[in-house]
Amino acid sequence: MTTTPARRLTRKGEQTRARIVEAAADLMFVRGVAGTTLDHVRAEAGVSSSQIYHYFSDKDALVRAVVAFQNDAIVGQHERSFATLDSVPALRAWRDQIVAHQERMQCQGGCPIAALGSELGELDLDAREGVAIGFHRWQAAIRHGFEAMQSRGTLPAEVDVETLATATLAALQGGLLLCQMHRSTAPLAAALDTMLDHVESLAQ
Amino acid sequence: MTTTPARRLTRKGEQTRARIVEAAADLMFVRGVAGTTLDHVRAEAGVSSSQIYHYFSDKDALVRAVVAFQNDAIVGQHERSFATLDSVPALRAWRDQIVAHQERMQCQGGCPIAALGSELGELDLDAREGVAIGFHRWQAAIRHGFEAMQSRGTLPAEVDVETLATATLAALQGGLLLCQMHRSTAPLAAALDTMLDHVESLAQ
DNA sequence: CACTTTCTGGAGTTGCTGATCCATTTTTAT
DNA sequence: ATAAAAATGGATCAGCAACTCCAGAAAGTG
Repeated sequence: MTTTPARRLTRKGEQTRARIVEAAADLMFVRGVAGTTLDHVRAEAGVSSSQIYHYFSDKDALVRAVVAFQNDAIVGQHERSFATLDSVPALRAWRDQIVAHQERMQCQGGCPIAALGSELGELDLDAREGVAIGFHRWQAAIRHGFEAMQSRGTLPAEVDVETLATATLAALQGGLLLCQMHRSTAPLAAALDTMLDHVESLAQ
Repeated sequence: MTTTPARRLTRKGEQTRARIVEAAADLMFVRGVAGTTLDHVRAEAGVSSSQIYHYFSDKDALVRAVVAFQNDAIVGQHERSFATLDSVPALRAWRDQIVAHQERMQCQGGCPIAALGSELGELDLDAREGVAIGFHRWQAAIRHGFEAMQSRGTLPAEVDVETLATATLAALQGGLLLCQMHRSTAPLAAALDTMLDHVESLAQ
């Protein structure tokens, strides 16, 4: 993932740049990357066309910024959640929160990071690596939760928390995809419940 | 999912139509739907531009045909696999087959159906419904395998095979996504292994 | 206050892509 | 055989979207 060339930004410039990234993130979540034109972004962010090119060399650079933005937004949130997640009931509450959120969203859009990764996976190397970084952070956050359970003695020390965390993230992502396609939270709930049942069975 | 208007096709016409759909499916798997132009399809299928519009009213109609094609190709294959899958070792073999296939593909592309669904989910209602149909067939195929295990007494009758099959498909899809993003089969193996461990723990 | 750098507005331009049209050939049906 | 329907070739069009350019305003810097 190539970083944006260091560029001196004034406070106003930072705000404008942030406004562009947020607008692009929102639009790309709903309409996809290819379905979002820079003119849409221009209108949504309330900027002029040249401003976008002042802050980003091209559309790909903007997409990279959007990936980083969503990583911080989504994964950051889960990192905060898992900082205190160290018991099975807490995991069940985490599951409820996710299902409730999808319910509110009417099962639309799925996971913003997965959507970006899936659309750009084979087209934009930088974007794919950015998404991989996000997923890695996400998996680590979940793993920390399981490690906390091991520290408290809730989970046996011999459990492979690395594998378990990866499987949990996979269940979440697969569940979100089925949720989006079927416009129902049932498959998401099934995926997470089954995974947490498994964790609970290990926790005896 | 709206069906293609019944149209009288000669044998030659059917072949040409099939050639177009296959070429489009291949290209869209690699470059995505938006990244695949009808001119790419034209060249790959070795047809003239008017032929595409002779068989499909527009690009969306072609995409719908591609979704149906991938449903038959991918899900059809898994349906055949699960027709004889009625034990935990058989499930492990199924897992090995999937992991080996991704290894051969160098973890590129992920699941073709999921890729279509993810890109078109919020943009093309018909495409989303087509993908949902494919996932439903897929889940049913897996469920039939679990039901066969129940018939043989391998799996207790009180196990909710509906939920278990959905969770298994979710684990597969989530695993494939992580596999594609990380360019490694490890997360796919972790997701499937954990799910099959769970099935085995129920199978005692 | 000078002077540089950053930021902004908006009118182009260029290339591509989905879609159309029509003439011609091939196949089917009576 | 002959008319009708289907299939094909290829030129062309129209719109759109990424990107460019330049002039001028605002903001920092010494």
